[in-house]
Amino acid sequence: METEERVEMTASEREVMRVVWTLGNATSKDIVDVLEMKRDWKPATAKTFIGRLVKKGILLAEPEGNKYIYSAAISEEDSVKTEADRFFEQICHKQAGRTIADMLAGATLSHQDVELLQAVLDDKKKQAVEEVACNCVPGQCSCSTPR
Amino acid sequence: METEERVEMTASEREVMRVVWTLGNATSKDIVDVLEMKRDWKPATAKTFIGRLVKKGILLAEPEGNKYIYSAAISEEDSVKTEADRFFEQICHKQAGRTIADMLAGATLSHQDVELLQAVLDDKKKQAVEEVACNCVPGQCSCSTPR
DNA sequence: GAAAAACGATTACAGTTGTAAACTAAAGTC
DNA sequence: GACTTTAGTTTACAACTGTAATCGTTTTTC
Repeated sequence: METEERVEMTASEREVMRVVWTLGNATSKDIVDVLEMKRDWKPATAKTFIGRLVKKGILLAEPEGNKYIYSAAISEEDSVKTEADRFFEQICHKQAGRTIADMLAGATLSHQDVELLQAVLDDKKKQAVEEVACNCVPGQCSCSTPR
Repeated sequence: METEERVEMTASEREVMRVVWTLGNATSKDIVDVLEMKRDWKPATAKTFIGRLVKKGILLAEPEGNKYIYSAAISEEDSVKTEADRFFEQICHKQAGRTIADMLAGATLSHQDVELLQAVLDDKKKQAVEEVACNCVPGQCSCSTPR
């Protein structure tokens, strides 16, 4: 397997990617228009982020006449998963369950979502452990500091 | 209610806070030691982050002799929740369920976690909607672009 | 075909972040 | 009490970010 290193993206860059993910193929105008609307960005601002994303290899630029047609080099799903991983790396594994429960409690879900979640949870039930192992260094988590 | 504006914290600053959250009260030495170990930071580096956190009001510094005893101005739970909110703001509400399911699938859970999650999910079942409303601007989400 | 519009590339520039050395003052050590 | 260690403060400095103006070319549009 290749060492696919994690693609880092800032929140602003993600705004650009969301347009591209949505449209599949986008021109700079598509991107500029959406973000001028949503974020009140000047065209030059959106262009800066487009340029940075292309340089990072996250956004692909296919020449089309004298313009470019932009498309995403990574899927939104993968990107969101990477972001979620980054999030969970910042907390103790022991807290993951409780944290996901909080997220769940705060989300609006459809019947379909609930079904999917129930299925995943049923599966987890089978694999549940007695106690989740703490992955923190001493001093960064109370697990290892028994009261 | 007061306009409690969201406290921003970088990943490095969070490393410092984790030590403080764990110990409750910490000296700079406690913090320096843990992070020299975990992140190989020079003492000066940890001190920089301590200083920035105090300036931001996230870390409280109580004078104790000629030193300070540091403590957290916000709880880890609240901080994690804020971080989770920030995360979900970056994706369409419609994707929240599926995303949480992915997180769930990737987590290691204890029987207790599973129980808690089941309880929350049961509650969600009662409130599940037919279809979650999309919260995106046109062009940033396929929901509004009916095939 | 001249003027205007559009697009990408270059440059700008302040604020944030990561990483740390240097400096200062107090505290502990022989 | 002189010397060393420790804690906090100041300064440094490059990379990354957000926000954009400007410049150089094409492409449209009268």
